[in-house]
Amino acid sequence: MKSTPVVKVSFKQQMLQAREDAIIRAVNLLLAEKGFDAMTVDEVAAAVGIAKASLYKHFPSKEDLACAAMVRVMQRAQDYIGTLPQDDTPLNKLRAVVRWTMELKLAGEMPSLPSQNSSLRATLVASRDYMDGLMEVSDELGAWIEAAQAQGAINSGIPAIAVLYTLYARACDPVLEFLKMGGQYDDARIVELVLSTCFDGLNAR
Amino acid sequence: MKSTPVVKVSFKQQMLQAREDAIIRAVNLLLAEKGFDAMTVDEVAAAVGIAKASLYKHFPSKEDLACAAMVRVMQRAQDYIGTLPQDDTPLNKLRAVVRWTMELKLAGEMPSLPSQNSSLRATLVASRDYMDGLMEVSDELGAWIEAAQAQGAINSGIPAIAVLYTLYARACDPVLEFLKMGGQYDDARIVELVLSTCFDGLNAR
DNA sequence: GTCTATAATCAGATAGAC
DNA sequence: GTCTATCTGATTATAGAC
Repeated sequence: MKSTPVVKVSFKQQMLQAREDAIIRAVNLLLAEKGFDAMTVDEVAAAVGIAKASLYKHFPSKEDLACAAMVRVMQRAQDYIGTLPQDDTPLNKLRAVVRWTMELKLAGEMPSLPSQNSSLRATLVASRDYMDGLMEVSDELGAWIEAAQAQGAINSGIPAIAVLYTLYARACDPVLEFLKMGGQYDDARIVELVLSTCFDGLNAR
Repeated sequence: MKSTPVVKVSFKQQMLQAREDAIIRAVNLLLAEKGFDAMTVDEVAAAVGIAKASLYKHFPSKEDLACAAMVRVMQRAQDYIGTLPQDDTPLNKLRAVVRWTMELKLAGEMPSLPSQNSSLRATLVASRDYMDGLMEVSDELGAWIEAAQAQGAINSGIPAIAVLYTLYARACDPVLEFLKMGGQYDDARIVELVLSTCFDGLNAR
C-alpha cells in the first residue's frame, strides 16, 4: 500500500540511526577497553541492550562493527581538525591534533585494533568510508608537516611520511597507559610528557 | 631399578632442554609474526614437529608458552647489555640497547604481546624468571638514564620512569612495520629514522 | 527488526594407549 | 614423553517465530 507518509519513514530512519549510533558508541568503548580480539559480540549486544541477532541486522560481522567505530573516530578527527584556527602555525596544529588523540585515548575512547589481524585489515581497506577519512586526514596532516619542515620548525631530515607515522603512532602508544597505571601523574601531565618526548625528543636541548 | 648412570640422565636432560629450546624458538617467531591472540597452539606444535599434547607436557598453558618466550628475550637482552663497553657514555649505551631492540623487531624475533590480555599478564607477573629479568634490565637502564640526565645528555625535565617507558615502547613501535611495509627504506635506514625521532624528536634543532 | 534458540566452528586442554 | 582421538567451552553467526 506504500501510503506511509514521508514524515513517518524519516522518523523510523531516525530511530534506526540512533540505534546504530548507540551500537557504534558501545563498540568504540569496548574496543578502547579490551581491543578487538578480546571484545565479543555478546558483550556488544549486552552493552547496547539488544539481542545479538539484532546486531547482525545492522552490521554483517564483527569486523564491520569495528570498522564502523573506526569510521566514526575518523569523522571525529576531521571535525576536530575543522575547529583549529587556520592562521595557526602548522607545528601548533600538528601538536594540537596529537594532543587531541592522546586525550581521546586517556578518556578511554580510542579504539585499539591489532595491526596484525588480516580479516580486520581487509574489511578496513575495503571500506570506502574508512579509507576516505584516513586519506583526508593524512592529506591535511601531510600538508602541515611539509609546511612545518619548509619553515624549519620540523626536522627536514625525517621524511614526511615517517613524521606522519610517528604522529599516528601516538594513538596506540603504550607509554600513556603505563604512566597512567603508575598513578603518579594526572592525565594532563602525561599528555605533556608524551608530547614533549615526541616533539622535543629525549635528548637535552 | 634406578641403576641408570648419571651420564645417561644428563643426556636425557640435554635432549629435553634442546626440545624446549626448539619450542621456545618456534613460539618466539610465531609471537613476532602474528601476536599472542592469533597464534594457536596447533601452529606451535606443527612448527616444532610434535603433537599438541606433547607441548602440554612441557608447558601447562598457552600463556606459559608466551611467558617462556619472553623470559628468553629478556635473557638475550641481558646478554647484549653485558657486551656493551662499560666505559661508553650512558646515552650511547641506551641508544645501543634501543637499536638492538629495533633490529630484533625488524628481524622478526621480537614477540608481541597484547598489553590488555589479563590472563597473560597474570602469568607474566607470576613468573619469577620473567619479573627478575625485567627488573634487572630496568635497573640497568634506569641507572644509565639517571646518569645521562645528571650529565645533561638526556632532558632532566622528563621523569626517568617516563624515559624508560619510552625506550621500552620502541619494542612495539608500529612505525617500524609501517615504514617496512612501504618498502621505501631498508632496515638500517628505518632504525636510524626511529632512533632519531626518539632521541632527537620531530622538531628541528 | 527484535527476539529465543541453535547451528557451526574453532581452539585450548586432556584421556589414555604405547 | 609422544602419540591419536576426544572433550569442553567459548564465540561467531544464523534460523525462524513474532
